[in-house]
Amino acid sequence: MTTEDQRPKTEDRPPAADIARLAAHVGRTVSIRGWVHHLRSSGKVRFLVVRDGTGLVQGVLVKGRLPEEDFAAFDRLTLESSLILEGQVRAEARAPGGFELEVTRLEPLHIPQDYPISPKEHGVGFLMDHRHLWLRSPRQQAILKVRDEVCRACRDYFHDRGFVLVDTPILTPTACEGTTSLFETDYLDRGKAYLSQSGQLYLEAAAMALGRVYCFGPTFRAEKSKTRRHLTEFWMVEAEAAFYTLDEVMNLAEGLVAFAVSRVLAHRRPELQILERDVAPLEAVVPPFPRISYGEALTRLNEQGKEMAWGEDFGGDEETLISQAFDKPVLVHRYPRQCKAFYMEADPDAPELALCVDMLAPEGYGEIVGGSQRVADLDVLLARLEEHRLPQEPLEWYLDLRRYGSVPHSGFGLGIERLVAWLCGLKHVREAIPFPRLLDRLYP
RNA sequence: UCCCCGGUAGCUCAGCAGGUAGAGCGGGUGGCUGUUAACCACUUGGUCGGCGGUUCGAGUCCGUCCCGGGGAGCCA
Repeated sequence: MTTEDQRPKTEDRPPAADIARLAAHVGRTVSIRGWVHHLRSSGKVRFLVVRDGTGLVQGVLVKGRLPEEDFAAFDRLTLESSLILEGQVRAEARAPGGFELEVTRLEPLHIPQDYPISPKEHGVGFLMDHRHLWLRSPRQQAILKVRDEVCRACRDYFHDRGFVLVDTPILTPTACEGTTSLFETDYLDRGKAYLSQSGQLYLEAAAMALGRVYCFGPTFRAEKSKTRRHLTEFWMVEAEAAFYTLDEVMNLAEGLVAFAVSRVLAHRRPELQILERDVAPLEAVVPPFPRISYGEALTRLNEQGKEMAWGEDFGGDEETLISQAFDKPVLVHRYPRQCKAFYMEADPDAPELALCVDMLAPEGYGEIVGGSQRVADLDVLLARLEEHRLPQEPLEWYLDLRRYGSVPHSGFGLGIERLVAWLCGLKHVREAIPFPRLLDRLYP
């Protein structure tokens, strides 16, 4: 049993309060636990802005209204000092946020020297080197909260529609397709393993068990892509549904994106404001989204003076041009099979086309969704493997799905960072993930 | 892999035609009883990315390498 005076300081404190919920504590004395975001002094009146992850609040120290020792401690504080404040909450029009804390006690926990990030300007390289600290800035916090909302919206959307979450492996025995470069690693004494570039093939297997399934996890691409739209490690939510056709999967993807946008608008307005994101374009994102075929898209491009031959895939510039004609994401469907993956079903009305779809985000954010109806017939799939010069043996399990009760089925993948970057109005996807992995960046 | 731009103080940058390095911010000291990126005064601060070359003399010109940024290609 501890007696009154032996109890640690933290136990005789007033109740801890989240800064975001100070409105409920006006007139009461609370503890605020956080980090120094800003310091100002005007002699006998001193101000400090404290961050606790839920918000910012200004504390006011007036000489004589708190212990002299605590008042003096202010002078030792530096940016990002951790501390516990006690004080009375009051509404104050002059304070950012509308509330402030009349500080009656100040206990520094740790006082750093030379915190590298100042409120002034920094270059991208410097900030990326200090990503672990950069996350503390209001902007980065806002992005992380929007990302959280997007991820939860995805899970809710699928859960509400009877989709079962199925986790697909990250270590895989082979390349799903021979064309892309994969991260390779030693797998104990069994040779090489590769980091997954997609959960799709495994998800197809799960769809044959559970009907409607989705996965949500990291994917890895070792391509030497150096653009604002590429990461070597990024997160993808992928869905797969037995008996779904291309049209049904387009509806599903459209619904998902619309739902994620609406959830962010409903719950993350303050964060969008911090990011200075114009919400008007987002409010326009309600179904139905425009749908055009690859052929129509090509015609539009040629009309705009962009010479492109039939059969070529669109690059970043083409995607931007196509999407600029619409104020919502646009679904471009039925690309030539020659520029798409081996597992995509051919259009029965035009066998040179694939039953596939890309969703291009507005404002030049590029492809956010890629999906297709999958080849259901074993012989067709075997022929495709041959065309694409892919080995059959490592994919026998995948072929089994066509040997035992094969059904038409479709699915798509959505890139989380591209969606978050678009919603937040970011120039580069690297800010849409807490610790980006890029072509030339693995630290921190 | 290719193209373009850059590397100068802890950070963001300036530095003219080659003549021996500056500002703002930050840090430090002092002042200020309502500040909002506070303000005022003083002060601290540098292997000019590395190596080599041209030159009486190189942050500046040339070569080369390294690093960063932007873009292209690539990217089911």
